[in-house]
Amino acid sequence: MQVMDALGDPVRRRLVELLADGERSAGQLATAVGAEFGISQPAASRHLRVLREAGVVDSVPQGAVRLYSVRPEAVDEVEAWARRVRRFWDGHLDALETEIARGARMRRRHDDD
Amino acid sequence: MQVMDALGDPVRRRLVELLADGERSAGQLATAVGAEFGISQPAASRHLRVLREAGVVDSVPQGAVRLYSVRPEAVDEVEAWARRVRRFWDGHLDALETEIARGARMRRRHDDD
DNA sequence: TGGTTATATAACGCAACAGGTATATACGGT
DNA sequence: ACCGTATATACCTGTTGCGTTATATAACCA
Repeated sequence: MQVMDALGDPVRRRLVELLADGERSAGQLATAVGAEFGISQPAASRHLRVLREAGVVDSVPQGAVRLYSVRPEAVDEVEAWARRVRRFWDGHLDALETEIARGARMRRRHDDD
Repeated sequence: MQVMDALGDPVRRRLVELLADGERSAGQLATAVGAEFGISQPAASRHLRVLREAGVVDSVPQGAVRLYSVRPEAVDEVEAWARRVRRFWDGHLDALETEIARGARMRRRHDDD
């Protein structure tokens, strides 16, 4: 999953979080993460490129500015992955499970869900 | 979020996926990802260490074997992050939003959820 | 206790990555 | 056309990270 690969970086995650509030220009984003992480405009620009190439964000030239936005499908992918891993706890524990596994899980589980 | 940092790697994500089916020994995991990614036992072991230190997995010595399992909280964190980014589309688009932003979003959105 | 299996660590090389400065490119205004 | 702003790219460098082989540590078994 290209998406999660790209999101394995604090700066890039922050960029996506900023975009969660709506579209922002590359400049606004660069300023924001620049301030928070102390990185330069080119550095921010390259993070945006990574996100773009991973399909996490979209960008549209708007005059002299370039507007970035999050691609909903990307967020869905992340959520779907988490859910896929999570399915385990949501009941349906068929075959494969060993007694030991079950026992340990019982020992561990008394919260969540 | 330490968790997503650790998950920014295909091998580690695969390990977590394998653990989604229940607990597995370090050996089983090493064999599996070893076969799939062509990496050695020590390599797998180090990936497990990263996951452990990031709080993504737990490990318990079970005799000569060490059993690994996914920590539900870690998966929750991922899901929560995705949801947090996602909140944007689920209605509530107050201020900040420009007409342009709204337009672009409309253009883009016709699927999801 | 000696051997075997399971897992982790050590030491090291190499490739990928992120960051910086300098610069190119594109657009808008005047 | 020219200048200033916005954004991206080039190029170089330092660091990080992953992989490998060799080895240590620990448990189980005969």
